[in-house]
Amino acid sequence: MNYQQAKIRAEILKALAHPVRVLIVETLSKGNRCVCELNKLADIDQSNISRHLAVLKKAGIVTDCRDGMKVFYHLRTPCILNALKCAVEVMKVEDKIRNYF
Amino acid sequence: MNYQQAKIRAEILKALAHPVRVLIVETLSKGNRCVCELNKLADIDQSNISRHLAVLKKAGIVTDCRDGMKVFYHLRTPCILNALKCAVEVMKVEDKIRNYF
DNA sequence: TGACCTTATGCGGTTATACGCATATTGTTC
DNA sequence: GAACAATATGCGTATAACCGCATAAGGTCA
Repeated sequence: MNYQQAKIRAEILKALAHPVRVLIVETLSKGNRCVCELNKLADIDQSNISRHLAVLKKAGIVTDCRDGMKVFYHLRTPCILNALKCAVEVMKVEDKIRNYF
Repeated sequence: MNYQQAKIRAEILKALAHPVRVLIVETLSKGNRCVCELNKLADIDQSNISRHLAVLKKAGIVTDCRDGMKVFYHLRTPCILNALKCAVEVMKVEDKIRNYF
C-alpha cells in the first residue's frame, strides 16, 4: 500500500470517527432515517447533524434521497459496520487489561 | 448504543484515521517492527512517527516491547485490519460511481 | 565514563474540526 | 403568493490535530 492509498482509507475512517457519526451509522443500520429523526440522537443543533451527514456522504458512507420536505439517509456500504465491530473488539481487550491491573 | 459508547468507538477509529497510522498498522500486520523500520514508511521526521505510535498505543491498537536500544511494536488487536478492509469496500463503491458518471 | 544509537517529549506555529447562531434553500399547503 | 416545515450553508470562534526542530531519556559498547 502506498501513501496515497493509505490517505484515502484514512479519510473514510476519519469520516466515521466521531461519536455523533457513529450513532448515526448505527441507527441507519436499522433502516433509513430522515434528518429530523437523526436529530434526536444527541442534544445538538440541527445544523450540526446536517454537517455530520454531509461528512458521511462525502466519504461515500451514506447517500441521501429527498422525499417531499424530508431528506432520508441510508447506508451505502453496510460493511462499515465491521469497522465499528472492530472498535468493540479493541474495547474488549482494553477492558480485560483494565480488570487485570 | 449510548453517546458514551459511541465516543469510545470513535476514539479508536480516530486513532487509525491517519495515512501514516494506516501504513503503520498495515506493516505491523506482517509482523513486528521497530520504530527505525517504520520510520522508512513515509518521508517524515522520526519524532512524528513516534507520536503516531503513541496514538495507536493509547487507543489499544498496538503495544510496544523494548529489546535493547530498539523498541518493537506489534498489533494488539489484528481485527483492526477489518476496519481497513471496510474502507477498501467503500473505495470500491466510490470507484464504480466515478466510472459510471 | 564518554561517544553513539534509538526512541520519546517539550515547544511553537500552522492547519483542520467542531460548534452554535443566524439565515438561506427547498418544498408543502392553504 | 404567504406562512410554515425540513434541511443546508455562511460565518466567527474555540478546540484539537499535526508537524518539524531541538533536546531529553534510555540503552549499548569501547
